[in-house]
Amino acid sequence: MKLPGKTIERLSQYRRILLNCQMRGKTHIYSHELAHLLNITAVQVRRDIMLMGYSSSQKKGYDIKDLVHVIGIILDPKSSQNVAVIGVGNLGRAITSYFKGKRSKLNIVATFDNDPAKVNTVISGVQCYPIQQLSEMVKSLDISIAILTVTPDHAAMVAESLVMSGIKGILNFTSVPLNISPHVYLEEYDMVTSIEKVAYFVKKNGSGA
Amino acid sequence: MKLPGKTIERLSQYRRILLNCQMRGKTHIYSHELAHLLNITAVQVRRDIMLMGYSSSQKKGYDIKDLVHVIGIILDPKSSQNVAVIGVGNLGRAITSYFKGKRSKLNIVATFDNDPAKVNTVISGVQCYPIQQLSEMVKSLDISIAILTVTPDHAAMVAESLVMSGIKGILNFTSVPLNISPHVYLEEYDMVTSIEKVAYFVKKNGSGA
DNA sequence: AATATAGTGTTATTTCTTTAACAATGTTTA
DNA sequence: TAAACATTGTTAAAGAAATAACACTATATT
Repeated sequence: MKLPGKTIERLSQYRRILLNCQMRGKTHIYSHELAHLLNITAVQVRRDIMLMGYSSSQKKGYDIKDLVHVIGIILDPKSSQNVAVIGVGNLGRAITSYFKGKRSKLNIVATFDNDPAKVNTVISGVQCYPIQQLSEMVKSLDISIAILTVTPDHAAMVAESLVMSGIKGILNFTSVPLNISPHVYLEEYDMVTSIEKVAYFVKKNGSGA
Repeated sequence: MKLPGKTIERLSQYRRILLNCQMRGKTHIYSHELAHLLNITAVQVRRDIMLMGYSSSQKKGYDIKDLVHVIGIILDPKSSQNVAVIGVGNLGRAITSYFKGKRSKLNIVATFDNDPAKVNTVISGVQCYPIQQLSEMVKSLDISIAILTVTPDHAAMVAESLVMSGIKGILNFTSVPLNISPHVYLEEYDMVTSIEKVAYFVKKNGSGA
């Protein structure tokens, strides 16, 4: 089964919303309710659910427990996957502390930094290793995903080292576009770009200026 | 002129790359060079440049100085726009310190938090105000863009308060999808979703499992 | 029980984005 | 100078994503 990237993104968000509803005692949800919570259309919700191959069998909305389960089958790896955060600046810390414990099948098992003052510290229960041990630890801890939050000048080098070590996917938060083997899945996100995009569209509507 | 959102995102990235090249003494650049640096195709670069309405007049590549200038005309507001970061956690600090001074026309002029210990501290030269003064300061400092990095439980309330205060755009980093007036431009980004997406596509290629 | 209602599942259409194709043009080389 | 080449600008086609249209069905209503 091969789902579109955009659908995958939404599945992740559906699940968060659904877990939240579940915690508040809700057991069923209509497509339009879920849509409203995410600012999207009910059709899109139903279509995504269809693409997963799930059917509700009820006219009283989707069973939340079922949906969460099915999304899990799609999104979650069969066995746990280990994740590392490279670069323990503010962003690295934010991600580590925010993500830690959120997903049972995705574990942040290590952070890395080149600052001796940070090495061997523990953030949200995750230990920081010296960047020199990156390759070694990726292999020994069986880390398959890396989140890159180092400074721009180190980005390319660290990425290369990650690829060499056999990493499977990289989420790159540095401002440096990476040029790596197509066998490694790469997702890039740039905050400055997002801010500039907002500024652009604000300007367009712009009562201002 | 109305450019596609994806083109806007790339313009922001072109500019960063171009400034970088410029700093290293380069004066001209071919479409395929720029493309390579961003892992995209040369056609896309040329098409984006065409959409901006710019022509190179030369066969020795684009004049970098010109390109940077033209991108600035598209992306930058005519007069400076003021930006606020709401929520001074690790993420808020990361964004503030990272962005401060990067763009002359986009200034982070204030941060806000509800923790008294953080109020009145200064991060990268930006002062932190109590969240209670949000509305007041948005107006008095003429803040048009807000970057939301508060905890999930405060997100909706703060967003509403921002909209009330006349904010023009919000970049939402909380995990809570916002449901606000369509007159306010809203851009959302969720790190957990990105990580799950990487995990999904890693799994697909997966030699592992 | 027949009818109306409200929700789902699916196909078709439209819209947006990327990629391909190619004409036009300046540059280099023989 | 003429031929080959490389690069740009633009139009056309393909692909991906969102939206609309609508058939179907369980539930509620009279």
